[in-house]
Amino acid sequence: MHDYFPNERNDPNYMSTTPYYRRIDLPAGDLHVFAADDLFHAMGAKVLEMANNNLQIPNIRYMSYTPDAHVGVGTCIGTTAVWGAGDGFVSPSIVGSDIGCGMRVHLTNLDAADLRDVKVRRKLVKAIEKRIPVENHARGFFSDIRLDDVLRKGLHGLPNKYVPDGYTPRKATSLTHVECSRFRYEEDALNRIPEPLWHRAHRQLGTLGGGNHFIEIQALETDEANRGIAERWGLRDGQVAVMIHSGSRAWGGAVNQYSGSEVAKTMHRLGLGTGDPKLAFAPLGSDAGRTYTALMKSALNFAVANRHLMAYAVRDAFKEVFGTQAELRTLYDLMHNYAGEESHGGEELFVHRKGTTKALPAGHPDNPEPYRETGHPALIPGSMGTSSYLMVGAEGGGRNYHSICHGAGRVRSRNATKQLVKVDEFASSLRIGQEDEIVVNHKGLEAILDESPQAYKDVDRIIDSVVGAGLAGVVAKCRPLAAIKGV
DNA sequence: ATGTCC
Repeated sequence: MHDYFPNERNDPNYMSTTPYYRRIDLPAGDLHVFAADDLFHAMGAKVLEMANNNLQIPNIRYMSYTPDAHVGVGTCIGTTAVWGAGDGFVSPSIVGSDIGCGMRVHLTNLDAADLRDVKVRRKLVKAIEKRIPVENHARGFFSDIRLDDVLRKGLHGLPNKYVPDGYTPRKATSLTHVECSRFRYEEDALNRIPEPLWHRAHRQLGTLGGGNHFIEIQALETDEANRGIAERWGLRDGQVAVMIHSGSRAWGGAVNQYSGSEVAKTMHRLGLGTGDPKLAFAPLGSDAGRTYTALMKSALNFAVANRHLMAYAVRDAFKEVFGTQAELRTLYDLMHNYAGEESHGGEELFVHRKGTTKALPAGHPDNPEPYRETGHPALIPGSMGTSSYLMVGAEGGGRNYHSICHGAGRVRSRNATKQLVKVDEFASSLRIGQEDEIVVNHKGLEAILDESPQAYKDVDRIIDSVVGAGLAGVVAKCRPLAAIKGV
């Protein structure tokens, strides 16, 4: 693979059309990159090599990177890849290993001033920790819920007691804001997953998981560019919000394991392959493709229900600390690792998002009804100690199938970060020991050193690129006050 | 990401 970072003037294949967008003619097809120049050049040649392999999958219509793109297994995190629904392919590699990984945001009726005392933040973190296990082999507190119901019906499979605002599919309340509270699929595929994995997944309901997953208590800062939308969404400056970042836990892993071998067999039988043996894909209409797609959707149901259950536990923790008048209203739940059928420009397509977030603009018919006029919230996490963002799609996002970034994007590996970053540096970036410290549920930070902000790009610059490219706008910045992390 | 090698 030759160098794809040539001098722009010397290479006729290198096209730059705007400061935040370029189309790159790779040997296997076109790659669209939405990023400021320096962020693009920082991505590295491996990122483009991976795109070239992904573009070798037959019938691909479109592939792009967001500014937070970085190397992943088979496919970069930060990829949007589109096929036609009729002659399309599905790729477990372009969905990613943590199927249904995504974000959920709840709005409270509290103000940042209510959490100014560091002791209050500590009390809240402890109260959350008590209800949401984060340790290795963690077991959740929701054994009364049937896993089968969750996998088949998503949020609609939860008992009423876990839906505090009285949501039922017939009764429109705040939960109708939630993106795809139920994914439908060919349920026979569930039989592929062996019994022990069902038990494991059942035990994990209501647990956070490790890596970049987190629960954060944040203070909102609305952006003047979209203050009208902020008001319509019920946001106000200084308002305390809860952000949850988690995925489908071991269930998603089981889906990858048990449908992955069938996908590999299908590729072999059909003589399919690319430059990367780890890049897995199958025709949408093949048995393997259908099985994977069905099981993937079961994992999406698991992920959205799991985030919902954690929010239920957090709501309970808030009531313990702040009294029964404390509220946690659902703003939105939106994943950034998935694939599914979507209609764009009147065409039925199959869209993959791996570490990219859908952000529909105002008026788009696919917005849930309560967000039809404003566009739905696009939930973007920052790294530890840095702000997260509530975004809204812009009209111009249509040229990227309404996909934006999914966060800061890793800039160095977990191992490299542990070598490079010192615990003291991490602690000072969280202002540990100061009155305004970001309270974390770990006594020592060694266990989560690989999550220090030094491991990530600057999320503010990622957001600048997304806004600069005309894909989305900022509605509010979410400043962290406290964080719960797994290991 | 993941019961990260039952």
